[in-house]
Amino acid sequence: MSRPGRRATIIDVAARAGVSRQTVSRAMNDMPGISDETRDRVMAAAEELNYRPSRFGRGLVEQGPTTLGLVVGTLANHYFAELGAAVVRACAPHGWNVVLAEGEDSAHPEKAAADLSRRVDALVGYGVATAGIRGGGMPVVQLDGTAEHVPDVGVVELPREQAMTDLAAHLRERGARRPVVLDLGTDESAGRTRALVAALDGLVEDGQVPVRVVDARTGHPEALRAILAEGADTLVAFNDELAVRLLRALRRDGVAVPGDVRVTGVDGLEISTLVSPELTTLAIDIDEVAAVTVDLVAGMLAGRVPLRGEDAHRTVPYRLEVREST
Amino acid sequence: MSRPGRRATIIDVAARAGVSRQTVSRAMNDMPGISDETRDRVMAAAEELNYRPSRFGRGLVEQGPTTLGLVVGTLANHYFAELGAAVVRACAPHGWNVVLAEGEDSAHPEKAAADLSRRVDALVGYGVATAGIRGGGMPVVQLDGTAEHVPDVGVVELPREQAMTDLAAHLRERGARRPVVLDLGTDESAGRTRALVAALDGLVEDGQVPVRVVDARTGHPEALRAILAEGADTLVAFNDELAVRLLRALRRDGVAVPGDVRVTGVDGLEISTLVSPELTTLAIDIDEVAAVTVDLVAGMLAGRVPLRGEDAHRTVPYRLEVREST
DNA sequence: CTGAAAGCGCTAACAA
DNA sequence: TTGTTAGCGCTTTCAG
Repeated sequence: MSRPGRRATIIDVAARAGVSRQTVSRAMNDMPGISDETRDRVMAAAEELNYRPSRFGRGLVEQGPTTLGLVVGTLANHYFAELGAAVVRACAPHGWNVVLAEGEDSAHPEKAAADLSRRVDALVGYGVATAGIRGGGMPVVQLDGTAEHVPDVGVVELPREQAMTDLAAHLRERGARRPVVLDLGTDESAGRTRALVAALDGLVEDGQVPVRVVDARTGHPEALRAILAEGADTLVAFNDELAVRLLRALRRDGVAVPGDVRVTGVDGLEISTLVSPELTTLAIDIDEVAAVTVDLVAGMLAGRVPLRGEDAHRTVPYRLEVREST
Repeated sequence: MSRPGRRATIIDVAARAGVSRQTVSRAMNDMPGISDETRDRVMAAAEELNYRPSRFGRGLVEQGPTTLGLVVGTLANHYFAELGAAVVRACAPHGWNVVLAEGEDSAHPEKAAADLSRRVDALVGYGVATAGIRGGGMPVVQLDGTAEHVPDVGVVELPREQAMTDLAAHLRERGARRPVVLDLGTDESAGRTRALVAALDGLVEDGQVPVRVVDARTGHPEALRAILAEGADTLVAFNDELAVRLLRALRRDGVAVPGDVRVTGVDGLEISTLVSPELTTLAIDIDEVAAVTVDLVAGMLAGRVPLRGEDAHRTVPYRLEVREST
């Protein structure tokens, strides 16, 4: 190609094929008004140069669709994967594209989000701080954000307080007296774990609800046995992923649920209804979260909704879903 | 804004703030060499006009990262959702962005894929025909494609023959004699179902392996009871999603697995290890599928690999994963 | 600190 | 059937 190391452009192809840029465009886009012979020559030249049209040049003149960027902590977490799917679905009626990115694997999650913010028309983050992003007029929405984010970005808050209170009442009614909160030991899990401990505080006679850290992927069978040996009668897992793994570990050890010990999760993933026993959990309608978020973004893009402040604040609450595991 | 109905551009903002376009650029991008006063004035003008920089104009001059488009049938299927997550992960080391799209919900799946193909640097399709796309030099890869696609696009083939043969042998050894294949009744499921029937043919004494259509989301308890009443001793589900729902329905009816009936799935989703009994399935390493696919695309983009033909053909086989449900 | 000029790669509209 | 012209919106480079 004309400039080695650089990607071939329409000009390189035109030169090689001995035609004008416009003729190359006609050939590449299968447009009428070009002879077969010329087309073949152009296509051959394009192939030789490994030419691909730039989507930017094309988008500039064609006015491509709105693109929404979604940054989540890690797609290894099914909750984020389901959210991604829900957001894609919610964007489809608008004709928007969705760029999905993980914050966690990159060295600087905030950097990943900031980078992406320059390539999209709007940015949604969950489990990644978006508040610091200088969007330059671009809609930025923090999912699972709190009041403190409101001055900087749009916020969709997912309050769990009421559901946690309901959970505590439910567990009390079921006779639970020695709950243990199982944490993943990550930075993000800290806040939710604190909230769970606070909500369950009324259940225990003396002292505080203990917190134990277990492995996210295995549920850490040994740690689990130690916890049960200490007399725990209820395992309150940080999320459903962990809870279903705990259920598996308990099953393998022959521990009855909810007979010997109760188990609860958080998130309301579909999987919580497919395991045995079906899991009691704090659930949220992820399609509603996605719909509310996309609607908020749409309002911002249209200029109907401000980019920050109380008017850019939405709420979708968790609710208690009682099933077999308690 | 200057041209009503049209999105504001940097020129509109510059005019409104009484500065040059470059000064607007400096303000929007937080660059040095601009007075606070001017910056504020520009930002105010931008906000009033609901101005957002065009990602195309920006990308044109900045040479944005490679963007890969992934079109799947429907993200409601966990298999596709996990694939999406795996592809995002596999693209991260390259610094590529991923645009995720569903083909199924749009009226014309092929149209959705063709549209997306104009907005990305490479396209990967699964459960959606990509063969007809005139990529114009753009890498197009058909996932779960077959030899017939090879002349048109890159292909990652996911052969199930050997695994199905192994499954038949395994079931025979376990004493299965009356298998039933459970289909979803969709167009896409037909091929796999035929293959399952053929592979299991040797198990039955006389006649053919029967096929029954059941509901994807519920497993259709009534249909299931009828099937068992007919004497089926093995339920070969079209995929894991269906299989775990069958397990739930059987559990609720008090049918023992594998005691009363055996159950198998296809896909090897994580959920197949979390249910009880754990599911025997034809599994594939979805991270490997993603890695092979992304590597193929990378080769095409670099010009090392042709866009079609046998050299653009990869294979990742399914394998039999025997667990508790058989 | 601010502005003018150039050019990124492409396609639509018009001219030949 | 082919070529020419004129932008699309933005940032970079260079002048002031």
